[in-house]
Amino acid sequence: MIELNNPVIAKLSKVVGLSDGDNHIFNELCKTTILVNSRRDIISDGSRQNGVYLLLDGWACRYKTLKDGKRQIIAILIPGDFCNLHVGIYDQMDHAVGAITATTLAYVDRVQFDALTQSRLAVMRALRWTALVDESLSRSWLVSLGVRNARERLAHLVCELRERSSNIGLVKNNHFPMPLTQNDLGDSLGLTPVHINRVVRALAVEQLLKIERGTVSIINLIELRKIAEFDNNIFHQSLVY
Amino acid sequence: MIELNNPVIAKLSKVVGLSDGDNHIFNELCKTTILVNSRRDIISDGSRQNGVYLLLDGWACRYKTLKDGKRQIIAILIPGDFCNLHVGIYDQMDHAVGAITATTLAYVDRVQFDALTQSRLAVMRALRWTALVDESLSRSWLVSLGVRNARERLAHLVCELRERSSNIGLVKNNHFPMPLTQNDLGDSLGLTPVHINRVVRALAVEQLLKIERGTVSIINLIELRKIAEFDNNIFHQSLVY
DNA sequence: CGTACGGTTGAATTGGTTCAATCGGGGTGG
DNA sequence: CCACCCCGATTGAACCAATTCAACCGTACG
Repeated sequence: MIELNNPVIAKLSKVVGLSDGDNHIFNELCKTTILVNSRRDIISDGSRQNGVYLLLDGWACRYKTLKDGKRQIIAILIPGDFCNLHVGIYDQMDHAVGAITATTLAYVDRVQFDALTQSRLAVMRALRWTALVDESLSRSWLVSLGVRNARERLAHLVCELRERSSNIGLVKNNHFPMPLTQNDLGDSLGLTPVHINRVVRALAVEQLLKIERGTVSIINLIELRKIAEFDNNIFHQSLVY
Repeated sequence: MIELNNPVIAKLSKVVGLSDGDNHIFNELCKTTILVNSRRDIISDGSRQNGVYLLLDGWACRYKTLKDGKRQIIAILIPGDFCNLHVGIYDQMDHAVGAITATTLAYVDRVQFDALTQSRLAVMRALRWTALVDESLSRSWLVSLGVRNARERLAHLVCELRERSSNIGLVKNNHFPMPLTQNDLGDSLGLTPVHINRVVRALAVEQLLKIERGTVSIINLIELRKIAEFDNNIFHQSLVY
């Protein structure tokens, strides 16, 4: 059971006002935890799910694989992200969720999940908000894959991951952990690992960022955001209510 | 005011059980209609919205434009699709919605929308379902842009549009209206209109499909689905409840 | 009857892939 | 403690799918 430093609370309270009572709900959700080894599926494609998984520690990704083995990563999941919030409307997965590093997850049965979350309006809204932000990120990935070149795509992804890591307190002095391999980056950005390598090197030479031993060092954020045409509005950190 | 052949009802009742009372709600939503000319924005990027738009007639698209003018279409909207279901959680658009043809839209103020839809559980679930299917489609677009070649992308898009058109009763003898220009197709699939042209021609020569004067004729659906690795599960037509 | 827009085609170019080889470091077994 | 191994990163060279540039066609429409 995790009570302190719950990453969901960190992430959500940044934008949505949460009372102690709301926080209590999120801590209740994290009572049962599960460990998954790195490079294993947390939820496999096509499976039917009866509960909600919430990532508490480690990195994961949503992905789909084609018959010929080509894999497209659809989203990167970091602590505080839900793996399958749609449970309850439909249950069959249209994609897989895989652990990138070893991960710790909270698991809550669907019925219990609904009972807990529906008891508080702020919690329901917070969940709806995260789901909508995920959609927004998905749209920005589409733009990257559709109209940005390799350099711009990588810059955009790094800006996104930096911002999200920052929201859960994982950015220190412009460094943050980023356990994706160049192969993972390729599968995320629709590029080959070979080309990812060349772009990473080029960005390092240009003194924009460095990636080494699983950590990213941002050297020139301003310029990176310019290259990526990065717009913070995709995170929707100003709300209506 | 539109009462008969409401496309939202056609689309939703295909999967979600809707009573007469539920249908009544959807018809209420369509009381106020708005016309938008072709190639005009229905909702512009960055704008703040206070009501929900529902496409009743014509085609539209979600899109984002980069500073250099490159446009990425994020989703195609056909009758029965909502333009901005997220209103109420956040209001500022992170993308635009543009009319492709002349369109008829229903407009409902946010407060009224919530009042109407929240009165019936089936309606709320149906709305949540469409939102989740939209997300699923967005994921399948991401896969297309990431790992499919031009031929596969086009085949996939055509299969998707055929299925969705079919759900609102617009497919007749393997023909359906499809008012996207080759430029629109390019902006949807992350390809140039020139290359779209070549691929369209090639698929016609191979007796797979024909596109002429705004209608698609599917000649060999089986083969098209094979090329695209098209999986009907992305529509989530089997539900939990 | 001109004009504008969408579709069509050819030729040259290019961003990214493919294939192949090498490097380097962390973990493991003897 | 060291040799080995494996995985991920790195680099070069040849290749190709899609782009770019440019011209031309057909037709709908004011």
